[in-house]
Amino acid sequence: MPSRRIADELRERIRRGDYPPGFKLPSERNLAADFSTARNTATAALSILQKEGLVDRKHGSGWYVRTHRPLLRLGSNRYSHALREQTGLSPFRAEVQKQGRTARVDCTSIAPSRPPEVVADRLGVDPDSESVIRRENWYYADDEPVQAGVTYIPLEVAGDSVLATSANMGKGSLYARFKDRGYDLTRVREEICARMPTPEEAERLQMSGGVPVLVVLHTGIDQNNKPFEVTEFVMRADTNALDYNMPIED
Amino acid sequence: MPSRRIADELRERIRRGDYPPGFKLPSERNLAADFSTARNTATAALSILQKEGLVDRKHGSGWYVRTHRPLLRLGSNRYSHALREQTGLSPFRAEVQKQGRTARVDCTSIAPSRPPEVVADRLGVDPDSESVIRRENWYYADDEPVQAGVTYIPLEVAGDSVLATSANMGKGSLYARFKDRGYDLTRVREEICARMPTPEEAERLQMSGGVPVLVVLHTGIDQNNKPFEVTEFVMRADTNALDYNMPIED
DNA sequence: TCAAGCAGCTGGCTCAAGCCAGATGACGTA
DNA sequence: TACGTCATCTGGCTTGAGCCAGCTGCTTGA
Repeated sequence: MPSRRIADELRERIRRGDYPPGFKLPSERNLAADFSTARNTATAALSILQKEGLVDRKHGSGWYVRTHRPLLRLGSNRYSHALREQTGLSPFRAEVQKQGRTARVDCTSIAPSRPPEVVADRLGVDPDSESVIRRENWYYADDEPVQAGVTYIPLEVAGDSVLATSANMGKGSLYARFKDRGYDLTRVREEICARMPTPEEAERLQMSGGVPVLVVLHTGIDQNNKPFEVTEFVMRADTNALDYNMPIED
Repeated sequence: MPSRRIADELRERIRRGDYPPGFKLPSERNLAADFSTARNTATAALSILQKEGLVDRKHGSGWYVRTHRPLLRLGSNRYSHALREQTGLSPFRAEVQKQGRTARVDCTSIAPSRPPEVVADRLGVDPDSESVIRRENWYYADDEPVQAGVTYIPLEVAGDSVLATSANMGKGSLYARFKDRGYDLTRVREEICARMPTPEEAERLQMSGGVPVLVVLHTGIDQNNKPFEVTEFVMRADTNALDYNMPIED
């Protein structure tokens, strides 16, 4: 199987470091000649490596060994009261700045909405009416999109506060506003899965082939053990990792 | 672009439910005829959908809409003392049985070993000598492999107990044995990322195309806030999800 | 000196044809 | 009835050809 042979050979060269991150691989036509196959076969070999997330293609330019970007590590401490009060920064901004990069968050829409099934279930609200405020956010590091987050807030929680009306959350950001309204973040539930991005996600997050997304369904729980907010994060897996540190409970 | 057109059309049929989960799609040759293209193009279209994780191929049989398997949800409570004492089952077994499936765990090797860099760092042991016991486990649900786990235990923690010698951990399983030796699991750190599987992982976990893996680097921390065990889990993302519920700490 | 333009690289995608290999079911034989 | 065989489905993979489109750097002319 020529394509496997080529892929195995190239994978080995990458593993050994002959082809370091960022390295430009021989062109498809040259590879084909080197291995005495058709160009299609060389392309197939490279596509195998792309599916494995080892290489990436640039139209008109060539194939490159994927560079391992520094991962953003979003930890459980991102909800810590201390962190929030010390820095005044949102957890995302804090993490990006720590890595010397420039953070940007775009709030692209705020509107009453019908919640998805799971969200309605987690919040205990009506899935069949516009029972929540939906806030959509896009997160950038150095103008590179790295994650999206859609927050759902029950109408009675948001009221007519900035939570329901404004992109600008003011000092202390989102959770400070919840606290203002009597909801103190006490616990979080985070349900995590991974999958390949939809075409829309891949486009909006500027993702290349062979990169999955991490999906985090986050539920914020207050001092009375009641959920008051759900956010679904969709994160590029090549630029995001999660880091939880938590006590064992009985 | 014919292949995109075919992919878009099929994706839409799947989304609408015309092609329900498990449905057998028209053969490549038939698709090509239906859309008046070459067979190659039909194959390309199906491959696009496979990368998105929507369909799957069976050699000699056909292309099928992927069925969404019930996810195993491995929660933060999997380390709970209560759970362990009530059921006497390992967290994995408990979860699988809850779903009415049959669990199996194979311990494929136990041996002294040099730890990988990250592991040595998390444990604070020497990365350049055989400073840990390495235990490799494979986890099955209904004889389908769903995850692998490699546990690293510092030599002085394992001693010559069953931790270093035996696949069979006895009642209460792994963490009961740690507790016997004075290490009481008090906190865990879990670092999570997602990526495409290596060819070896894909083969051993019997994974089909377009499915990523979740990688969890788990560190067990004792009553003195010292790490005593690290496990790297590699889990099929189509059969595993994580469900954490934790308090916010200051 | 500088910039416009073009040649010749690169991948993107398609075609038509062919042979191999796994799966499956009908059919005929024991 | 039970089982093996085989025709004929299915995907797996390769070939070699061709045309389009993005990128890059050299050349040439103002």
